[in-house]
Amino acid sequence: MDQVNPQGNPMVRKLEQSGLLQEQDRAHLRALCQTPREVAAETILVHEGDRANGIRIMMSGFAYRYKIITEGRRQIIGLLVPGDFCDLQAAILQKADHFIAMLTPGSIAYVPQSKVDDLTFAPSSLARALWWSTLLDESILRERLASIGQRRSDERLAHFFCELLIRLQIVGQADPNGCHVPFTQEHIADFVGLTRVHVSRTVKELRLKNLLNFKNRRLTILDRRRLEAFCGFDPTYLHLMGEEVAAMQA
Amino acid sequence: MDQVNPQGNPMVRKLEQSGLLQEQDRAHLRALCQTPREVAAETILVHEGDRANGIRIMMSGFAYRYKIITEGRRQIIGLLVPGDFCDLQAAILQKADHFIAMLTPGSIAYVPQSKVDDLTFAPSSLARALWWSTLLDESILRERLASIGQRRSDERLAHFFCELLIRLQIVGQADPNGCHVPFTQEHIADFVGLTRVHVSRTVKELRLKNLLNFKNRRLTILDRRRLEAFCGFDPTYLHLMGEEVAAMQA
DNA sequence: CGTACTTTTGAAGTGCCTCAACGGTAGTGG
DNA sequence: CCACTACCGTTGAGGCACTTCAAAAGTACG
Repeated sequence: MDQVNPQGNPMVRKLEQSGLLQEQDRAHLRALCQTPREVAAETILVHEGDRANGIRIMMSGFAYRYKIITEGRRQIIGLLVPGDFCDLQAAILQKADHFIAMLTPGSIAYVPQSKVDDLTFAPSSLARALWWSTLLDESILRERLASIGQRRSDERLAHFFCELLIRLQIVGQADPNGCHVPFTQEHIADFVGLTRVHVSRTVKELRLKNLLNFKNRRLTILDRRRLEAFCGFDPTYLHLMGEEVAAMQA
Repeated sequence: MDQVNPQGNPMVRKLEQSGLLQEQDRAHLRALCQTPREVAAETILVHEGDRANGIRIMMSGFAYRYKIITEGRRQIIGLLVPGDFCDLQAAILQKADHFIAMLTPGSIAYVPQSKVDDLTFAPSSLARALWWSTLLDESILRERLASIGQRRSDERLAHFFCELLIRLQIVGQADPNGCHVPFTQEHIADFVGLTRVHVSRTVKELRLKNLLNFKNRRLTILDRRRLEAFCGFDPTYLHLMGEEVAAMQA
């Protein structure tokens, strides 16, 4: 694996993007994440229906949220990357409404429920950054909803790869034109609302169109502009700061 | 139309569900919503790309969020009912990432940007209720994502009607077994990711199965339990309080 | 009472799914 | 190093759910 935290605390790194963090917030965050616990791939971090019980923070590795609709039908709701909260929702809504499972091995920091109020309801720039982070997650959800509802399978998959690459770049887990993809094609299928088989066919189709290459869990994008144009990818919904956007284009 | 605000300030009514409001919060909210502005149906309240500019609150009528994917492809992201914030996201993320349009005529209260910080970052039970409200919206989005990604058209539509009925009941715009639906079938199609034509056919199919009746914008549900079982509707994701749930079942 | 919009219906096409089998790749133990 | 196993990805054939296009019927509104 690459370095786990190429640039220090991943949560600081993530919230830095809000442009709201102050020095005391960084210290506060670092203090919260001091003793992460190692977890294996496929570990279920949160069960649907769990009552609120502190907050978990992704320190390294990847995880994903999902819902089970009926036996055999599962929708992956979102990807969790280092620096993400797992269950801020559950802490405030009292009850988890979906599952969270590790995708890769990783490490998780734990903030007890008693400290949650300090984080979220103190009149601090940190609370503001957490609002920002929550609303960003919601924005990503909206874009994904539109994608599943309206895009064809090829555009949908292309859009998925575009978002994945940017999000992994932000956390330093990708290089300029590609990344290691922590998903199997079956995960991807559950993510974009297609079948495993059709994902395989569609990836092939995108490769034949020279839009991207995806082999052995390695994604390579040849011409990013063309891929983004193909699927109508507009990163506005990721609410990146100017510098980040510039870095992406480079 | 029915009474616009059957039980006073709709925002108070909505946030009451969080179980977190205190008397000073109710007064605070009422003060914020004092002079709503009347708006016509189809008015666009927020444009994608708009810079943050205060917050709008639905006082009466209905609105909807949507994204345009390409010319002619639109996804409706969510329904706004009285008491909902329109653009809390935009106020904190700085920029609107989707459109909001009125579905019916209604009235909108406006909170200037200068007062937003008081609302969201004061260490108050109100700020806590707003967090709750935001996370609830996110929970609804997740459920909808799963629905569009995994359910067949008949289940998806049935689920849509189940959610619609409950949400309208909460704001006092429905009776126990039915409601006036503010959408055209074309809106519904854009909401659930199907075509207008297929929505029409699917509604017919649900009627033939005696699951519901939907004619002239009037939804009637004959056997709620059977409809909910049919589509796997589980209201957990709406995070209703005990009393609300009980009222629904009655 | 005519006009515009919404809903319904039919017929034909297609995108994605299902089922089933084969091929690749990685890990394990002999 | 090869054989074995398990999982993942690929390919083919056939079916069905949903779409598209087009036109008629129903409904709302001045």
